[in-house]
Amino acid sequence: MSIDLKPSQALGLWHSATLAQLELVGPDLTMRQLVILLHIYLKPPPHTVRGLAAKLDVTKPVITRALDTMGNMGLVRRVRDERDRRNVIIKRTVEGALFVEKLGDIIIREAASLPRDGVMP
Amino acid sequence: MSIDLKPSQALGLWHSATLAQLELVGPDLTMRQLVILLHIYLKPPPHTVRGLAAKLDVTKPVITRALDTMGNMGLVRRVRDERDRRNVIIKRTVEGALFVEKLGDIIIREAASLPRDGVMP
DNA sequence: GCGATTCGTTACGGTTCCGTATCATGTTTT
DNA sequence: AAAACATGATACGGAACCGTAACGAATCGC
Repeated sequence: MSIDLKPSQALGLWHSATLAQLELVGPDLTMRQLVILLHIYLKPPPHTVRGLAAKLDVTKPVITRALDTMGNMGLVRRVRDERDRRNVIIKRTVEGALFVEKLGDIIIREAASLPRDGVMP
Repeated sequence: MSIDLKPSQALGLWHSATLAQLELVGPDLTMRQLVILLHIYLKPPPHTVRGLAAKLDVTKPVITRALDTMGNMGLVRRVRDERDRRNVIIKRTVEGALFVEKLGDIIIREAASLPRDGVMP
């Protein structure tokens, strides 16, 4: 069964969860970079620069930069594809998995503490 | 009743809805700016620079810059408080309300099309 | 009235992002 | 082997963000 949200619930969740995530993420991860990170951790591998760029509809330098940034944070790891050495395979890391898990926890927590959608009496 | 999300649902929703929102928002609205916008439209007025900065735990220049950016986009409007002319009251706009409504629609749509949380059989 | 406070903005130096174009490297094609 | 193609990284100029610090304007307190 899919999830049925009311407008005030949807926006309320977005507001509170994004606010809470900012404490963890800091101001220096872009929305795009967050999407890239989630894609890497939610979608089945292998992930390449070109594949991510196509899937997320951004240019390749956007991916390269994101991998630089998130690589420095230890959230992802680059590995050359030995079968076609032009490719770079993006690997998950333990640290990254933990990070994504925390993001999920925040969303779940904020969703749970969401006030009932009120058509006010 | 509050909303109970499974980890894969929470993260899947975040991924797909953020990705879909990026088409509307563009890459040039920060996560912080989005939170500011939502706060203005979800929380009861009046909103001031100082109040937003305190509530969202950011410095005042962050608010000023966000208001510049979103003001240029027509999403919010600044009005001097005539009762204490040091204050700036941030007002909503029709365009901004429409914009926020679209964000909500995206979240609702993505939540509805979320695959059932599967403990795979 | 006059100093102290408060409010929002601006200025600064630094960092990162953006998109476009180019590049080096590797693979495929002929 | 040489030309064509594919992949990811880099270079570039421009724009926006960051936090800290200073600033002008308005109000409050004495």
